[in-house]
Amino acid sequence: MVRAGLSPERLTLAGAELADEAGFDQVTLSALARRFDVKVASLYSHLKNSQELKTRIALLALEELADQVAHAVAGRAGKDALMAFANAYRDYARAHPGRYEAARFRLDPQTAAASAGVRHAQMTRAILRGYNLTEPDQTHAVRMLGSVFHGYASLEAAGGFSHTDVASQESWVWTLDSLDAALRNRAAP
Amino acid sequence: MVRAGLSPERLTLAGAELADEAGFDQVTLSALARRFDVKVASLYSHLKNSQELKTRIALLALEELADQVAHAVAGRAGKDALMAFANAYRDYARAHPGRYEAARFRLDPQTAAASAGVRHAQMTRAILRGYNLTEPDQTHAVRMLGSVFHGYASLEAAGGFSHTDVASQESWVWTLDSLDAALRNRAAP
DNA sequence: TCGATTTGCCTACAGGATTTAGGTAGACGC
DNA sequence: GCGTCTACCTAAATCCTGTAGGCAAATCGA
Repeated sequence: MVRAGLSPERLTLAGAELADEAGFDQVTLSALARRFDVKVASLYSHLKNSQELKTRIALLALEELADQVAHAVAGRAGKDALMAFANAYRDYARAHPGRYEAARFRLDPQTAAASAGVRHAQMTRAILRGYNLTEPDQTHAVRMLGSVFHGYASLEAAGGFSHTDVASQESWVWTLDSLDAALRNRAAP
Repeated sequence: MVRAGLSPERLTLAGAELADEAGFDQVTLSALARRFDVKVASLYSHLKNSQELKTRIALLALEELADQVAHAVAGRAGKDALMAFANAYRDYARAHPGRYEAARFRLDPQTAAASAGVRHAQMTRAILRGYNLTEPDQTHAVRMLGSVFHGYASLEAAGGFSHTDVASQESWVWTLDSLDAALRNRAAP
């Protein structure tokens, strides 16, 4: 019997790849076992259950996404930072649709609090510094930006923007321009 | 043997209720059969498969949502119409989380083209008439509004806005005010 | 009203996913 | 080299989907 060399990390990574290829809801322990040419029950030595697998993939995706965004906004400010953030976000969602879906997986509060989701919120607040907003406007803005970024990525992934001739890229830039203008309008005097 | 009086319509409605109670992914033919105290196989006389059930629930949700929005915007224009549209949308998502999830279910192109999703797009364009946008700005605006509405509803449903003291309602109004200002800024001269 | 047909719900079964219990053999410490 | 640990195994229960074929209630035509 040759050992397959499984580990929670390898399983999580393979699960993330599977998600990108086939969709997050196709990520099952059965499919993963098939991919490693191993019996399903063997995976339970490494993962408590399929819920844990999904949670781990979600955490991986949140980390990766936060890393990409952090790298993109480094050294930028104002509208420049906003665009970099938004583009990094959308690019990740397009390059890794399954992982992006996973990043929206409902985590229990403690797990969420310990996840890279926290960094997302911090980075969003960071780029808003360039807009000079006071509370509670800053919180409102965090929510608005999060809604637009997620909503756009989500609708685009669902194919919602492929019906007309207007390129999605143009709508994206237009939307970000509008957001920038709206935020500048909100700046504290 | 007493007949249960099933029909595609009754099953769809019960499925929608089940979705609101337990989540769209908990909508299974098994659960539905249990609810009607009937064997699972019996449902296949009324529905081709579970995919058809989900599709029908999605179509129902799209219809309901379009009806609510249509009712809300009737007789309104400009910012007034925008707010009515947005509030009807968010209210539906909050009142019927499972149905709202269903409304985002991926439909095949023909089904989507024949669904109430078309009315949604039309109504969005209708409220934008008050902002005097020319193409392709109008298309960009449709996409931006769709992103914000869906993104906000989605993040709110996921509990993303319950961490701080700032009320979600206030952020919502703030966001809509910002959108209104942004759109007015885009008006053709 | 009675017979024929349709149809609504049934049993039986096969396939696949999740999860648990318990066994065996390779890896590793002493 | 021996004992222990652990990675992977078989077996089995439970649940969901989907198909095939059967029986009886509803319905329709004469």
